Amino acid sequence: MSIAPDLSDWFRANARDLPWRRPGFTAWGTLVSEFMLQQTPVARVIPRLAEWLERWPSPSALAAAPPGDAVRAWASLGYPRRALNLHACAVAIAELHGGVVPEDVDQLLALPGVGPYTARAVAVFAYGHRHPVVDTNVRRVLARAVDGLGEPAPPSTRRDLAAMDALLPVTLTDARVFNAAAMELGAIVCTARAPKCDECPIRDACAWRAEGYPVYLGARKPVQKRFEGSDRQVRGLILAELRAVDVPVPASELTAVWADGTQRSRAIAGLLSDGLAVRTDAGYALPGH
DNA sequence: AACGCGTGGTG
DNA sequence: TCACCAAGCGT
Repeated sequence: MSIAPDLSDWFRANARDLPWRRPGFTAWGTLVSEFMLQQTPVARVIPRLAEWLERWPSPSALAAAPPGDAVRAWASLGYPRRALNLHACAVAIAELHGGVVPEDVDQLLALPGVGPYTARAVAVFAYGHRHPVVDTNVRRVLARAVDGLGEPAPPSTRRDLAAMDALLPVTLTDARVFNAAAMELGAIVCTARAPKCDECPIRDACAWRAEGYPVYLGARKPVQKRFEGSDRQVRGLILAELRAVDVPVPASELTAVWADGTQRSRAIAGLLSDGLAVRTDAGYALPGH
């Protein structure tokens, strides 16, 4: 009953051909892709990633651009703070690391918008270091295969990293493949809804299967708050307005995108506070240099 | 630790 | 249709 060898063999035979798995893909490309993949599906990332790397092929190239250009190029990937953080990363890498993406996990963690997942993903996939990489897919795979639970407990970085570390093969190459394999299994076989257990390469070792696929019984919180009418929706609408034009947008024009003044003001204040927008004499705009 | 933060595809 | 979901992070 093994997990790592079978899963890794399956991955070597079945891995999707994704841009960040191409030979010669740069560490900068890996960092950009990981930022874009934070809560955004692969299919939506791929075209934006290609555009981004053609325009800004290095951290220094992005660092030289105004942050507003990054926010605009982020387009509809969602959570535009990531664009701002990625730009800030580029500046930090240019100024503190000689324009080279650092490979040390602690140095990566010190970069804005880089957390436990992204730091290890870059260290492992771009540089071949040996660390456990745990994302939402891996948490689900381990919950099922190891713990026999239909869905994972609430995330705990410390516990989750320890659980993956316990399964990690010894050699650099095997560890990297296993990390990628666990993510891939969660993404295309051991999915959140309707997992394809019949096609699973580790079904014979799966604790969840062995126990008859028990369903989770506890109460569940809503995955997300309602989007319609939310501050998130209003922020998104206002930012779309700022992205669409090259000149400051007068406050009077923003009344057209959301009528409720209280909520509109709150959204604008939030955008200003996050640095996603700035106030000028002529109105609101994306941040410049 | 729980919550806020976008956007669009899908069963 | 409409909840649910998608390679998280910062606070």
